[in-house]
Amino acid sequence: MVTESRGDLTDPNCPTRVVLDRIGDKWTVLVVTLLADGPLRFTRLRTGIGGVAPKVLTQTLRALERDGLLTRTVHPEIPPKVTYELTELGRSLRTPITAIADWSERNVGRILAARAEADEFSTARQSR
Amino acid sequence: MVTESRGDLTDPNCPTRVVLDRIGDKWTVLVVTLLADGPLRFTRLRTGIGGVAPKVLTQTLRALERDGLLTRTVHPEIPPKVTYELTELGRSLRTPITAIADWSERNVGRILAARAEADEFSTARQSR
DNA sequence: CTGAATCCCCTTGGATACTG
DNA sequence: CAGTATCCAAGGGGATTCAG
Repeated sequence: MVTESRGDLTDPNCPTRVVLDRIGDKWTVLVVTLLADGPLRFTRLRTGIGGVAPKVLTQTLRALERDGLLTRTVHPEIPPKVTYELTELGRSLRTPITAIADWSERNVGRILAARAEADEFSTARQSR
Repeated sequence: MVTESRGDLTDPNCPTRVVLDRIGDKWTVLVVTLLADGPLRFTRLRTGIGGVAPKVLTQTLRALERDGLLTRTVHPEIPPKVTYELTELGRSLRTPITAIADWSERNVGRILAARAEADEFSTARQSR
């Protein structure tokens, strides 16, 4: 039995920590988003993302499968065909992802502006 | 001028990518949550988190400051006193964080269950 | 008290080549 | 087509020590 430690972000078993560790990596959100409209094949995901090493994509997909967020289906054909599809749980994950995306699109400008200003300032300081 | 590339998660400049890179790290969400109720001092954050190396906490705080999510105020006193406080932007970040936390608390059980089952299965395979 | 300075490790991610 | 097998680089994070 796993303690879920509701409000305690200090605990590494904190639910939010677990989920952030999952969606915080480089490709997970992208994969979930691509699969939102229906199942896709490995190569389709690969080209849809652009610039992912096959090893890394496999890692990402296996991790998502392990956590019950998608299913991997092998179709016994020649040539091989494998499709990935979000589970109900995986589809529900789009809700918080959308929340992040919404906030991001509205506020990323401010973040980038602040960042640019801070960088400019430190650069200015260095040059005098 | 920075292109924001609204819907294109493929682009590394994608807003969602930028924000995930920020909140996806180990301590940012925790810091923002701790600061939700008002400004805190360095040591208070440190003990409030538990087990963060000072270097890492400093890194996290500086990164948040750089992105305009919090302010760092040095009070000219002996002994030194420095307080960290969320900006308006930083406070607004709590919205998507809450969305993640809500989803997590409701569904982390399923994730952990799926994970445990998958691990058990692979263990069983190895032992035969 | 608030960090800066060092040193170190491990994980994540990538490039490339190969296979059933 | 859908991966696996290797090798490798970068950096995020940590432990510890020291300083203003």
